[in-house]
Amino acid sequence: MPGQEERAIAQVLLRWYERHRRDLPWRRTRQPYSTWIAETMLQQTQVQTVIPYYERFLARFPTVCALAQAELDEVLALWEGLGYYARARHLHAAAKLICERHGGELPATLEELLALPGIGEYTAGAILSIAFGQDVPAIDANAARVLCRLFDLPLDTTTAAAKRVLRRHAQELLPPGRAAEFNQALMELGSTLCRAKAPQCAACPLAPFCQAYQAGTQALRPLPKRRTAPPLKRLAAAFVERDGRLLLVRRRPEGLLGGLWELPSVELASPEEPPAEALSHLFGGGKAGECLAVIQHAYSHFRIEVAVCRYTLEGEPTLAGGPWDRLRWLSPQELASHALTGATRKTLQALGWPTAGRSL
DNA sequence: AATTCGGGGAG
DNA sequence: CTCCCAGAATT
Repeated sequence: MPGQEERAIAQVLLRWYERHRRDLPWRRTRQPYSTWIAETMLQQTQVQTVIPYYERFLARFPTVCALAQAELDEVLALWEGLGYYARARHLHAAAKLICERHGGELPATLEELLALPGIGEYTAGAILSIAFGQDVPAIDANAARVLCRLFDLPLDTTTAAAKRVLRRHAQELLPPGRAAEFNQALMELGSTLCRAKAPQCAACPLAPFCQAYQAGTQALRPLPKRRTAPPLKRLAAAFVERDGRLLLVRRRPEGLLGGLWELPSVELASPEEPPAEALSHLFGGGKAGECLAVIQHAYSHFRIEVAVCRYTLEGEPTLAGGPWDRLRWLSPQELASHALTGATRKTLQALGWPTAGRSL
């Protein structure tokens, strides 16, 4: 049951929707069949594209059983140009099932709808709320974006975890008995004002409630969808202590992390190469001790996993061709005044080396 | 969890 | 050119 704040948000949103809702063909009826067709056509497809297809389709197939009795070729012909042709095949197959098993009427439960080909979480929610008046959320990409901004949620809305969070928030906001209008209002707001780029917050009725707008983060919500997993680099780093000081090297000013200080490290030739062996190549001498920690760190385009090993050296080390231009032995106090890489800062913290620098 | 499936429109 | 759009099925 919504609290006071939630009720206020829903009320403002519904009032805005009454005044600004676009007059779309599928909004002139709430019959389950036409709702189903419209929602299916609208999957990943913009409103203006769908309108003529929707009208032709409903004129030719006015009922579930009319669709069920048609040849697939004719259904596909009416779909030509809309894309995602599996939608048409699924629609046709589901119509046959509905005509045979449900007497030509769409089922009114989530479980039965999800069992039909081409109907997933969103479409089932849309049919249940719009055609059957049930208090169920229907969250498409537009509604998800609105919710992310309203509650300032740093989520990638395509993940399963994000979908759970968003459904909980939507259910919380949903005014009982008015899910049809509420769900469409959320989507309408997302497609007109709360757009992905350049949201028009000045004109938005929810701006007074919008946590992202208050924080100025609306352009950062939702988070961009993650592409293929960034590659993982495995590194070995040397933890070389001498007289209470730690050996640090400075990365050359040009290039990645230029000018920052870090533990001497080297990329493993293969995941199987022992870190100690890689480090001996780095220094050309000395002796590796135990592994003190394994640190994970992520950059924008790759991740690293660093095996940090104790290491002992005779005399002064040399920088054998690494990407560095300086070398220093630093006390904990001196460390605090040097700019360290994130992975190095993380390593020192994990090992309990006292530094006054920022922790990550 | 990541890919695939189409095509159109905006910037 | 890239990103985005009333997602679902498959691997």
